[in-house]
Amino acid sequence: MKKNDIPDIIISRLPVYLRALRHMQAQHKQNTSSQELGVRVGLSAAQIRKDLSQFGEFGKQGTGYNIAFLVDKLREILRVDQVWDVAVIGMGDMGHALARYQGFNDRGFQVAVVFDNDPGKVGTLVEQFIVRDMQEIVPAIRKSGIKVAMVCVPAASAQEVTDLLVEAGIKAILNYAPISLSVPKDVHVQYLDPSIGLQRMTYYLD
Amino acid sequence: MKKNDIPDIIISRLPVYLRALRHMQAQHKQNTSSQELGVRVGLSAAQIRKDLSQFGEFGKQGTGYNIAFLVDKLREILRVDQVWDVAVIGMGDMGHALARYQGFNDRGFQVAVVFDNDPGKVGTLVEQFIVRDMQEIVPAIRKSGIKVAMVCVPAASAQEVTDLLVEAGIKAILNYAPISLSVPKDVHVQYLDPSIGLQRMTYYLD
DNA sequence: AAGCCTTTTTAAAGAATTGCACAAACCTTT
DNA sequence: AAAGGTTTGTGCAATTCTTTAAAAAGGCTT
Repeated sequence: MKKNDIPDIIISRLPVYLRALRHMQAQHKQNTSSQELGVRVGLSAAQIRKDLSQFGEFGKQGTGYNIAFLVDKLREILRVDQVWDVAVIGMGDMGHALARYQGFNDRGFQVAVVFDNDPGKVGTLVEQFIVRDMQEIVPAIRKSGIKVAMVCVPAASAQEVTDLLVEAGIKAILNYAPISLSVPKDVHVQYLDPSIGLQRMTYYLD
Repeated sequence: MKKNDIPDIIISRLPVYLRALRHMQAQHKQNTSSQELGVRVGLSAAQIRKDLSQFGEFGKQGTGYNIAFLVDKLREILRVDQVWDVAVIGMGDMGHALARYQGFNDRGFQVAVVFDNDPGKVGTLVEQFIVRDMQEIVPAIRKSGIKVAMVCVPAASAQEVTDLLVEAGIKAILNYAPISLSVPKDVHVQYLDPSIGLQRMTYYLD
């Protein structure tokens, strides 16, 4: 039900609100307003109020929002009040960087297992993770119950790897490979191709 | 003029079309249709036709689109028919990965200069780049005329670095730091925080 | 060259999203 | 306890975005 009621575009903004609120929290702020939050994230106050009001009445007239309370609510809505195990596929520079990344701490994720198909890498240690053979992906992920993966393999093998991940029961993929992936409709993909990001800006440069 | 005529959301899809078309090109395909392209990128044929028709009549009825021609047009529209020099700020794992990344080749970008503030890194070689001192950012970038930068520093220093980049004349920032940046309105920012990407998907997982 | 199939282009309709503006509610001050 | 200053939540209007549908155009077959 809720999955259809709330527009995707609203869901996509909530993590940004959450990030800004945690930032305020780190500065020991207690309360904020849609106005202030809007300035921080670059959106209108009205939009933020409307977005939040989809999920309940979290604010108080005259006062605004209690940051700690709103953080809890957003974490709950986004289901990051738990820690999701994540598989990293591909131990090139990018996979390596993600395996070592500390930024998932406190944001609902932790790398649990990493894979590569290079015999020279399989069995070696990256951070605290033993690199596992890509051959084992399907049984290993299936057994672990992991639902979230990050794809950091070359474009040429990304679809192939994705097919294995889908077979293994993965439902959310963060894709660093520069290619559009084809997945069943119950599998979600977010794209982080840096060239796409850059190409979205050059149009506007004089 | 054109900057206001065409909605941002259309511009943001063009790089995805371009990527898919180049993929087809690599497979030696000559022609395609909005239908076929739609399947590849996961959008409706009508939307793709409408998006493309904003810029001219690129297709031929009954036949579809000539891939090489459309690629040229899109590269021209997006202004990636040239190579943009890019500055990378922060030589941690992510900055390192980007400095070595081969995926910018043929997509309109090349890393031209890299910076870090760690005295232990300044002067060392990362790939073919000598790491320059962050102290020199403003004069070095200003002198080079570089307009595009990638920010790979910790969240705590990202705004500070961004302010320097703006002062140096940077107009497009690809931000890997997990924080919303505040910039003048003639400066464009694209965000690539992996946690945000993941948090946009967990909502939908049962 | 007529007929049929395909596919683009585009205008109009429909859907989704955003912005506006105000009542209601809360706090603070006097 | 009243008045004044804030700020939320929300119905409605405005805008933006997407889909539909049909006309036009090209290619292929017979």
